[in-house]
Amino acid sequence: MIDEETARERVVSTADRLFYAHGVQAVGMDTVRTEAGVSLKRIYALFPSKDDLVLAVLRRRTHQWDTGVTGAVSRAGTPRDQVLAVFDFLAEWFLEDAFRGCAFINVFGELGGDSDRIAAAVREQKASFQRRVTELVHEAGCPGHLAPQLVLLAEGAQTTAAISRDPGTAAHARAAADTLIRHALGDFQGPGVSGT
Amino acid sequence: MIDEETARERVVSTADRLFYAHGVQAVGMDTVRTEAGVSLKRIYALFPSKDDLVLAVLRRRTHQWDTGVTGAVSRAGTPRDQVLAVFDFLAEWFLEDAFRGCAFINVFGELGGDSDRIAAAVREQKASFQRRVTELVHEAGCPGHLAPQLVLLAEGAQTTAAISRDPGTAAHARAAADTLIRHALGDFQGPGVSGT
DNA sequence: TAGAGTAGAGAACGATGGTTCTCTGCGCAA
DNA sequence: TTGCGCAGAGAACCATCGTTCTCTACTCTA
Repeated sequence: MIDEETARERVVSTADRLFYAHGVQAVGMDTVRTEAGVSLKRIYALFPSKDDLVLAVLRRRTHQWDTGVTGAVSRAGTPRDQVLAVFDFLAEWFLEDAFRGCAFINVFGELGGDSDRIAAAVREQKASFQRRVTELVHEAGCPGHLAPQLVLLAEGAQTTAAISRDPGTAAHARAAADTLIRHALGDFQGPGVSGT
Repeated sequence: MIDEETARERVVSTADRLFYAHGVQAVGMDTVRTEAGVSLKRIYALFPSKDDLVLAVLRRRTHQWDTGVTGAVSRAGTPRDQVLAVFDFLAEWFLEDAFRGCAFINVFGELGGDSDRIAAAVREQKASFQRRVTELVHEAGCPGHLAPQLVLLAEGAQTTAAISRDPGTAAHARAAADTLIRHALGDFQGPGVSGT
Protein backbone atom coordinates (compact mmCIF):
# COMPACT_ATOMS: atom_id res chain seq x y z
CA MET A 1 0.00 0.00 0.00
CA ILE A 2 1.24 3.44 -0.87
CA ASP A 3 2.48 5.86 1.74
CA GLU A 4 -0.03 8.28 3.22
CA GLU A 5 1.90 11.35 2.16
CA THR A 6 2.28 9.95 -1.33
CA ALA A 7 -1.44 9.24 -1.56
CA ARG A 8 -2.22 12.73 -0.31
CA GLU A 9 0.11 14.34 -2.81
CA ARG A 10 -1.26 12.23 -5.64
CA VAL A 11 -4.83 13.18 -4.81
CA VAL A 12 -4.12 16.88 -4.43
CA SER A 13 -1.99 17.20 -7.55
CA THR A 14 -4.51 15.23 -9.62
CA ALA A 15 -7.40 17.27 -8.28
CA ASP A 16 -5.46 20.44 -8.99
CA ARG A 17 -4.86 19.49 -12.59
CA LEU A 18 -8.45 18.42 -13.20
CA PHE A 19 -10.12 21.27 -11.31
CA TYR A 20 -7.90 23.81 -13.03
CA ALA A 21 -8.56 22.43 -16.49
CA HIS A 22 -12.32 21.88 -16.24
CA GLY A 23 -13.56 23.74 -13.19
CA VAL A 24 -14.30 22.20 -9.80
CA GLN A 25 -17.90 21.23 -10.30
CA ALA A 26 -17.28 19.67 -13.69
CA VAL A 27 -14.95 17.09 -12.12
CA GLY A 28 -16.44 14.34 -10.01
CA MET A 29 -14.72 12.68 -7.11
CA ASP A 30 -14.88 9.46 -9.10
CA THR A 31 -12.66 10.96 -11.76
CA VAL A 32 -10.18 12.14 -9.15
CA ARG A 33 -10.14 8.66 -7.73
CA THR A 34 -9.54 7.02 -11.10
CA GLU A 35 -6.83 9.41 -12.22
CA ALA A 36 -5.06 9.56 -8.88
CA GLY A 37 -5.28 5.82 -8.37
CA VAL A 38 -6.39 6.27 -4.78
CA SER A 39 -9.63 4.75 -3.53
CA LEU A 40 -12.58 6.94 -2.58
CA LYS A 41 -12.41 5.55 0.93
CA ARG A 42 -8.84 6.76 1.23
CA ILE A 43 -9.62 10.14 -0.31
CA TYR A 44 -12.45 10.72 2.14
CA ALA A 45 -10.20 9.66 4.99
CA LEU A 46 -7.73 12.37 3.93
CA PHE A 47 -10.30 15.05 3.03
CA PRO A 48 -13.66 15.01 4.78
CA SER A 49 -15.40 16.65 1.85
CA LYS A 50 -14.80 17.92 -1.66
CA ASP A 51 -14.60 21.44 -0.24
CA ASP A 52 -11.68 20.36 1.93
CA LEU A 53 -9.97 18.91 -1.10
CA VAL A 54 -10.44 22.20 -2.94
CA LEU A 55 -8.92 24.04 0.02
CA ALA A 56 -5.96 21.65 0.00
CA VAL A 57 -5.49 22.32 -3.70
CA LEU A 58 -5.52 26.06 -3.03
CA ARG A 59 -2.96 25.68 -0.24
CA ARG A 60 -0.71 23.75 -2.60
CA ARG A 61 -1.13 26.41 -5.29
CA THR A 62 -0.32 29.13 -2.77
CA HIS A 63 2.90 27.38 -1.87
CA GLN A 64 3.86 26.89 -5.52
CA TRP A 65 3.07 30.52 -6.28
CA ASP A 66 5.16 31.77 -3.39
CA THR A 67 8.04 29.52 -4.41
CA GLY A 68 7.85 30.65 -8.02
CA VAL A 69 7.81 34.33 -7.12
CA THR A 70 10.67 33.89 -4.68
CA GLY A 71 12.72 32.10 -7.30
CA ALA A 72 12.13 34.73 -9.97
CA VAL A 73 12.91 37.53 -7.55
CA SER A 74 16.08 35.88 -6.31
CA ARG A 75 17.31 35.53 -9.88
CA ALA A 76 16.90 39.27 -10.47
CA GLY A 77 19.58 41.85 -9.82
CA THR A 78 18.63 45.30 -8.65
CA PRO A 79 15.64 45.90 -6.40
CA ARG A 80 13.89 47.41 -9.39
CA ASP A 81 14.53 44.31 -11.46
CA GLN A 82 13.23 42.27 -8.57
CA VAL A 83 9.91 44.04 -8.84
CA LEU A 84 9.83 43.44 -12.57
CA ALA A 85 10.79 39.80 -12.01
CA VAL A 86 7.22 39.17 -10.92
CA PHE A 87 6.16 39.88 -14.48
CA ASP A 88 8.88 37.68 -15.90
CA PHE A 89 7.53 34.92 -13.73
CA LEU A 90 4.08 35.50 -15.21
CA ALA A 91 5.49 35.50 -18.75
CA GLU A 92 6.95 32.04 -18.28
CA TRP A 93 3.76 30.74 -16.76
CA PHE A 94 1.60 32.06 -19.60
CA LEU A 95 3.58 29.94 -22.04
CA GLU A 96 2.57 26.69 -20.43
CA ASP A 97 0.08 24.61 -22.40
CA ALA A 98 -2.10 24.03 -19.38
CA PHE A 99 -2.27 27.72 -18.52
CA ARG A 100 -5.85 28.74 -17.97
CA GLY A 101 -5.66 31.85 -15.82
CA CYS A 102 -5.36 32.25 -12.09
CA ALA A 103 -6.76 29.23 -10.29
CA PHE A 104 -7.74 31.39 -7.33
CA ILE A 105 -9.76 33.76 -9.47
CA ASN A 106 -11.38 30.85 -11.28
CA VAL A 107 -12.33 29.08 -8.08
CA PHE A 108 -13.54 32.31 -6.55
CA GLY A 109 -15.81 32.94 -9.50
CA GLU A 110 -17.18 29.44 -9.41
CA LEU A 111 -17.57 28.83 -5.69
CA GLY A 112 -16.72 32.04 -3.85
CA GLY A 113 -20.29 33.24 -3.85
CA ASP A 114 -21.52 30.33 -1.75
CA SER A 115 -18.50 29.04 0.18
CA ASP A 116 -17.07 31.37 2.78
CA ARG A 117 -14.08 29.11 3.43
CA ILE A 118 -13.06 29.13 -0.20
CA ALA A 119 -13.66 32.86 -0.56
CA ALA A 120 -11.48 33.46 2.49
CA ALA A 121 -8.68 31.25 1.15
CA VAL A 122 -8.65 33.13 -2.14
CA ARG A 123 -8.78 36.48 -0.36
CA GLU A 124 -5.85 35.51 1.83
CA GLN A 125 -3.72 34.45 -1.14
CA LYS A 126 -4.35 37.72 -2.93
CA ALA A 127 -3.65 39.73 0.22
CA SER A 128 -0.43 37.78 0.72
CA PHE A 129 0.69 38.54 -2.84
CA GLN A 130 -0.05 42.21 -2.35
CA ARG A 131 2.05 42.22 0.84
CA ARG A 132 4.87 40.60 -1.08
CA VAL A 133 4.73 43.20 -3.83
CA THR A 134 4.58 45.95 -1.23
CA GLU A 135 7.83 44.66 0.29
CA LEU A 136 9.54 44.56 -3.10
CA VAL A 137 8.32 48.04 -3.91
CA HIS A 138 9.65 49.40 -0.64
CA GLU A 139 13.01 47.73 -1.16
CA ALA A 140 13.19 49.39 -4.55
CA GLY A 141 12.68 52.73 -2.86
CA CYS A 142 9.30 53.34 -4.43
CA PRO A 143 6.31 54.89 -2.66
CA GLY A 144 3.77 52.45 -1.27
CA HIS A 145 0.95 53.47 -3.56
CA LEU A 146 2.79 51.75 -6.40
CA ALA A 147 2.20 48.27 -5.01
CA PRO A 148 -1.56 47.99 -5.52
CA GLN A 149 -1.14 49.39 -9.02
CA LEU A 150 1.38 46.70 -9.94
CA VAL A 151 -0.89 44.09 -8.41
CA LEU A 152 -3.71 45.20 -10.69
CA LEU A 153 -1.44 44.78 -13.69
CA ALA A 154 -0.47 41.29 -12.59
CA GLU A 155 -4.07 40.25 -11.97
CA GLY A 156 -5.27 41.74 -15.23
CA ALA A 157 -2.46 40.04 -17.10
CA GLN A 158 -3.45 36.64 -15.76
CA THR A 159 -7.08 36.86 -16.82
CA THR A 160 -6.34 38.57 -20.11
CA ALA A 161 -3.65 36.05 -21.04
CA ALA A 162 -6.03 33.21 -20.25
CA ILE A 163 -8.92 34.56 -22.28
CA SER A 164 -7.06 36.08 -25.21
CA ARG A 165 -4.50 33.26 -25.34
CA ASP A 166 -1.93 35.92 -26.19
CA PRO A 167 1.30 35.22 -24.28
CA GLY A 168 2.45 38.73 -25.24
CA THR A 169 0.09 39.96 -22.55
CA ALA A 170 2.89 39.60 -20.02
CA ALA A 171 5.05 42.00 -22.01
CA HIS A 172 2.32 44.65 -21.91
CA ALA A 173 2.03 44.22 -18.17
CA ARG A 174 5.77 44.40 -17.72
CA ALA A 175 6.03 47.52 -19.85
CA ALA A 176 3.26 49.22 -17.92
CA ALA A 177 4.89 48.21 -14.65
CA ASP A 178 8.18 49.60 -15.83
CA THR A 179 6.54 52.91 -16.67
CA LEU A 180 4.83 53.09 -13.30
CA ILE A 181 8.06 52.29 -11.47
CA ARG A 182 10.02 54.91 -13.39
CA HIS A 183 7.33 57.42 -12.65
CA ALA A 184 7.25 56.52 -8.97
CA LEU A 185 11.02 56.85 -8.72
CA GLY A 186 10.79 60.31 -10.14
CA ASP A 187 12.67 59.25 -13.24
CA PHE A 188 10.82 61.41 -15.71
CA GLN A 189 13.34 61.20 -18.51
CA GLY A 190 11.21 58.66 -20.31
CA PRO A 191 12.15 55.27 -21.71
CA GLY A 192 15.57 54.55 -23.11
CA VAL A 193 17.46 55.74 -20.08
CA SER A 194 19.08 52.96 -18.10
CA GLY A 195 17.85 52.84 -14.55
CA THR A 196 20.54 50.70 -12.87
CA MET B 1 -50.20 34.59 -21.39
CA ILE B 2 -47.24 36.91 -21.21
CA ASP B 3 -45.59 38.32 -24.28
CA GLU B 4 -42.75 36.33 -25.79
CA GLU B 5 -40.24 39.14 -25.51
CA THR B 6 -41.27 39.75 -21.91
CA ALA B 7 -40.83 36.07 -21.08
CA ARG B 8 -37.46 36.04 -22.76
CA GLU B 9 -36.29 39.10 -20.89
CA ARG B 10 -37.56 37.74 -17.59
CA VAL B 11 -35.71 34.46 -18.09
CA VAL B 12 -32.45 36.06 -19.18
CA SER B 13 -32.38 38.71 -16.46
CA THR B 14 -33.26 36.16 -13.78
CA ALA B 15 -30.65 33.73 -15.03
CA ASP B 16 -28.12 36.52 -15.15
CA ARG B 17 -28.74 37.47 -11.55
CA LEU B 18 -28.63 33.88 -10.30
CA PHE B 19 -25.67 32.74 -12.41
CA TYR B 20 -23.69 35.82 -11.45
CA ALA B 21 -24.37 35.42 -7.74
CA HIS B 22 -23.83 31.67 -7.40
CA GLY B 23 -22.09 30.47 -10.54
CA VAL B 24 -23.77 28.79 -13.49
CA GLN B 25 -23.57 25.18 -12.37
CA ALA B 26 -24.81 25.93 -8.89
CA VAL B 27 -28.13 27.19 -10.25
CA GLY B 28 -30.59 24.68 -11.66
CA MET B 29 -33.02 25.37 -14.45
CA ASP B 30 -35.78 24.71 -11.95
CA THR B 31 -34.65 27.67 -9.88
CA VAL B 32 -34.58 29.87 -12.96
CA ARG B 33 -38.08 28.74 -13.78
CA THR B 34 -39.39 29.46 -10.29
CA GLU B 35 -37.76 32.87 -9.95
CA ALA B 36 -38.56 33.98 -13.48
CA GLY B 37 -42.12 32.70 -13.32
CA VAL B 38 -41.81 31.14 -16.75
CA SER B 39 -42.47 27.46 -17.30
CA LEU B 40 -39.68 25.08 -18.20
CA LYS B 41 -41.46 24.26 -21.43
CA ARG B 42 -41.39 27.91 -22.39
CA ILE B 43 -37.76 28.34 -21.35
CA TYR B 44 -36.67 25.39 -23.47
CA ALA B 45 -38.69 26.74 -26.38
CA LEU B 46 -36.72 29.98 -26.11
CA PHE B 47 -33.32 28.44 -25.35
CA PRO B 48 -32.59 24.93 -26.61
CA SER B 49 -30.16 24.22 -23.78
CA LYS B 50 -28.70 25.74 -20.65
CA ASP B 51 -25.60 26.63 -22.64
CA ASP B 52 -27.74 28.72 -24.97
CA LEU B 53 -29.23 30.48 -21.99
CA VAL B 54 -25.75 31.23 -20.69
CA LEU B 55 -24.83 32.66 -24.08
CA ALA B 56 -27.95 34.82 -24.06
CA VAL B 57 -26.98 36.09 -20.61
CA LEU B 58 -23.52 36.95 -21.91
CA ARG B 59 -24.97 38.79 -24.90
CA ARG B 60 -27.16 40.81 -22.56
CA ARG B 61 -24.18 41.60 -20.32
CA THR B 62 -22.16 42.64 -23.36
CA HIS B 63 -24.88 45.06 -24.36
CA GLN B 64 -25.16 46.47 -20.84
CA TRP B 65 -21.41 46.85 -20.60
CA ASP B 66 -21.19 48.65 -23.93
CA THR B 67 -24.04 50.95 -22.93
CA GLY B 68 -22.44 51.69 -19.57
CA VAL B 69 -19.07 52.50 -21.06
CA THR B 70 -20.63 54.65 -23.75
CA GLY B 71 -22.60 56.58 -21.14
CA ALA B 72 -19.59 57.18 -18.93
CA VAL B 73 -17.47 58.27 -21.88
CA SER B 74 -20.12 60.60 -23.22
CA ARG B 75 -20.37 62.30 -19.83
CA ALA B 76 -16.62 63.03 -19.85
CA GLY B 77 -15.06 66.13 -21.32
CA THR B 78 -11.66 65.95 -22.93
CA PRO B 79 -10.50 62.88 -24.84
CA ARG B 80 -8.16 62.14 -21.96
CA ASP B 81 -11.02 62.29 -19.48
CA GLN B 82 -12.95 59.99 -21.76
CA VAL B 83 -10.27 57.37 -21.37
CA LEU B 84 -10.33 57.79 -17.61
CA ALA B 85 -14.13 57.63 -17.63
CA VAL B 86 -13.82 53.89 -18.12
CA PHE B 87 -12.38 53.69 -14.63
CA ASP B 88 -15.08 55.93 -13.21
CA PHE B 89 -17.58 53.53 -14.68
CA LEU B 90 -15.82 50.68 -12.89
CA ALA B 91 -15.78 52.63 -9.63
CA GLU B 92 -19.55 53.01 -9.66
CA TRP B 93 -20.05 49.36 -10.50
CA PHE B 94 -17.80 48.19 -7.69
CA LEU B 95 -20.07 49.92 -5.19
CA GLU B 96 -23.07 47.80 -6.07
CA ASP B 97 -24.07 45.24 -3.47
CA ALA B 98 -24.36 42.48 -6.03
CA PHE B 99 -20.92 43.15 -7.49
CA ARG B 100 -18.98 39.94 -7.73
CA GLY B 101 -16.37 40.58 -10.38
CA CYS B 102 -16.56 40.33 -14.13
CA ALA B 103 -19.24 37.88 -15.19
CA PHE B 104 -17.28 37.02 -18.32
CA ILE B 105 -14.17 36.11 -16.38
CA ASN B 106 -16.22 34.11 -13.91
CA VAL B 107 -18.03 32.18 -16.59
CA PHE B 108 -14.81 31.63 -18.51
CA GLY B 109 -13.17 30.16 -15.44
CA GLU B 110 -16.11 27.90 -14.73
CA LEU B 111 -17.05 26.73 -18.22
CA GLY B 112 -14.49 28.09 -20.67
CA GLY B 113 -12.31 25.02 -20.41
CA ASP B 114 -14.97 22.72 -21.81
CA SER B 115 -17.33 24.88 -23.87
CA ASP B 116 -15.86 26.41 -26.98
CA ARG B 117 -18.95 28.51 -27.63
CA ILE B 118 -18.77 30.13 -24.21
CA ALA B 119 -15.03 30.62 -24.42
CA ALA B 120 -15.48 32.31 -27.79
CA ALA B 121 -18.22 34.61 -26.47
CA VAL B 122 -16.02 35.72 -23.58
CA ARG B 123 -13.04 36.19 -25.87
CA GLU B 124 -15.10 38.32 -28.23
CA GLN B 125 -16.35 40.56 -25.43
CA LYS B 126 -12.84 41.16 -24.16
CA ALA B 127 -11.56 41.81 -27.67
CA SER B 128 -14.39 44.25 -28.24
CA PHE B 129 -13.55 46.12 -25.05
CA GLN B 130 -9.92 46.34 -26.07
CA ARG B 131 -10.93 47.76 -29.46
CA ARG B 132 -13.05 50.34 -27.69
CA VAL B 133 -10.19 51.37 -25.42
CA THR B 134 -7.87 51.52 -28.42
CA GLU B 135 -10.23 53.99 -30.10
CA LEU B 136 -10.41 56.17 -27.02
CA VAL B 137 -6.65 56.09 -26.65
CA HIS B 138 -6.15 57.15 -30.25
CA GLU B 139 -8.66 59.96 -29.91
CA ALA B 140 -6.70 61.18 -26.90
CA GLY B 141 -3.62 61.28 -29.07
CA CYS B 142 -1.83 58.52 -27.20
CA PRO B 143 0.27 55.80 -28.80
CA GLY B 144 -1.49 52.52 -29.41
CA HIS B 145 0.58 50.49 -26.98
CA LEU B 146 -1.19 52.29 -24.15
CA ALA B 147 -4.51 50.55 -24.81
CA PRO B 148 -3.60 46.99 -23.77
CA GLN B 149 -1.95 48.39 -20.67
CA LEU B 150 -5.10 50.21 -19.63
CA VAL B 151 -7.12 47.10 -20.37
CA LEU B 152 -4.94 45.13 -17.98
CA LEU B 153 -5.62 47.68 -15.27
CA ALA B 154 -9.36 47.47 -15.87
CA GLU B 155 -9.37 43.68 -15.82
CA GLY B 156 -7.20 43.51 -12.75
CA ALA B 157 -9.38 46.03 -10.99
CA GLN B 158 -12.48 43.95 -11.56
CA THR B 159 -11.08 40.76 -10.09
CA THR B 160 -9.25 42.50 -7.29
CA ALA B 161 -12.29 44.52 -6.28
CA ALA B 162 -14.40 41.37 -6.26
CA ILE B 163 -12.01 39.35 -4.14
CA SER B 164 -10.73 42.03 -1.77
CA ARG B 165 -14.12 43.72 -1.51
CA ASP B 166 -12.25 47.01 -1.46
CA PRO B 167 -14.10 49.55 -3.62
CA GLY B 168 -10.99 51.76 -3.45
CA THR B 169 -9.48 49.39 -5.98
CA ALA B 170 -10.97 51.49 -8.74
CA ALA B 171 -9.07 54.52 -7.50
CA HIS B 172 -5.78 52.65 -7.71
CA ALA B 173 -6.59 51.60 -11.25
CA ARG B 174 -7.56 55.12 -12.21
CA ALA B 175 -4.41 56.59 -10.70
CA ALA B 176 -2.24 54.07 -12.52
CA ALA B 177 -4.09 54.77 -15.76
CA ASP B 178 -3.58 58.47 -15.27
CA THR B 179 0.14 57.95 -14.82
CA LEU B 180 0.38 55.79 -17.92
CA ILE B 181 -1.57 58.30 -19.99
CA ARG B 182 0.60 61.21 -18.83
CA HIS B 183 3.67 59.20 -19.64
CA ALA B 184 2.36 58.23 -23.07
CA LEU B 185 1.55 61.84 -23.85
CA GLY B 186 5.12 62.78 -23.02
CA ASP B 187 3.93 64.82 -20.07
CA PHE B 188 6.82 64.07 -17.77
CA GLN B 189 6.22 66.88 -15.31
CA GLY B 190 4.65 64.45 -12.83
CA PRO B 191 1.40 64.76 -10.91
CA GLY B 192 0.05 68.09 -9.81
CA VAL B 193 0.22 69.71 -13.20
CA SER B 194 -3.16 70.26 -14.78
CA GLY B 195 -3.43 68.50 -18.06
CA THR B 196 -6.86 69.76 -19.22
C1' DT C 1 -1.56 -21.94 9.45
C1' DA C 2 -5.39 -19.30 11.48
C1' DG C 3 -7.32 -15.09 12.44
C1' DA C 4 -7.71 -10.14 12.83
C1' DG C 5 -7.39 -5.96 10.79
C1' DT C 6 -7.31 -3.06 6.94
C1' DA C 7 -7.17 -1.39 2.12
C1' DG C 8 -9.23 -1.38 -2.36
C1' DA C 9 -12.83 -1.75 -5.82
C1' DG C 10 -16.84 -0.41 -6.81
C1' DA C 11 -21.94 -0.96 -5.76
C1' DA C 12 -25.32 1.61 -3.40
C1' DC C 13 -27.74 5.69 -1.88
C1' DG C 14 -30.26 9.89 -1.78
C1' DA C 15 -30.16 14.26 -3.92
C1' DT C 16 -30.13 16.99 -7.78
C1' DG C 17 -28.93 18.07 -12.52
C1' DG C 18 -30.75 19.03 -17.45
C1' DT C 19 -34.32 17.78 -20.30
C1' DT C 20 -38.79 15.79 -21.80
C1' DC C 21 -43.51 14.36 -21.17
C1' DT C 22 -48.17 14.20 -19.44
C1' DC C 23 -52.15 16.12 -18.05
C1' DT C 24 -55.19 19.77 -17.11
C1' DG C 25 -57.58 23.82 -18.42
C1' DC C 26 -58.37 27.81 -21.00
C1' DG C 27 -59.24 30.62 -25.42
C1' DC C 28 -61.14 30.68 -29.73
C1' DA C 29 -63.19 29.39 -34.54
C1' DA C 30 -67.38 27.55 -36.62
C1' DT D 1 -71.83 24.72 -27.82
C1' DT D 2 -68.30 21.75 -29.43
C1' DG D 3 -63.90 20.56 -30.57
C1' DC D 4 -59.14 21.98 -31.37
C1' DG D 5 -54.77 23.75 -30.07
C1' DC D 6 -51.68 25.54 -27.15
C1' DA D 7 -49.81 27.18 -22.45
C1' DG D 8 -48.70 26.08 -17.76
C1' DA D 9 -47.55 23.20 -13.85
C1' DG D 10 -44.94 19.97 -12.44
C1' DA D 11 -44.15 14.86 -12.56
C1' DA D 12 -41.05 11.85 -14.81
C1' DC D 13 -36.66 10.37 -16.66
C1' DC D 14 -32.07 9.27 -16.88
C1' DA D 15 -27.57 10.61 -15.73
C1' DT D 16 -24.42 12.08 -12.45
C1' DC D 17 -23.14 14.12 -8.16
C1' DG D 18 -20.98 13.68 -3.34
C1' DT D 19 -20.77 10.41 0.02
C1' DT D 20 -21.15 5.87 2.40
C1' DC D 21 -21.21 0.93 2.63
C1' DT D 22 -20.22 -3.81 1.53
C1' DC D 23 -17.48 -7.37 0.30
C1' DT D 24 -13.29 -9.36 -1.12
C1' DA D 25 -8.54 -10.21 -0.49
C1' DC D 26 -4.27 -9.38 1.25
C1' DT D 27 -0.84 -8.68 5.10
C1' DC D 28 1.02 -9.31 9.34
C1' DT D 29 1.18 -11.66 13.97
C1' DA D 30 1.20 -15.60 17.01
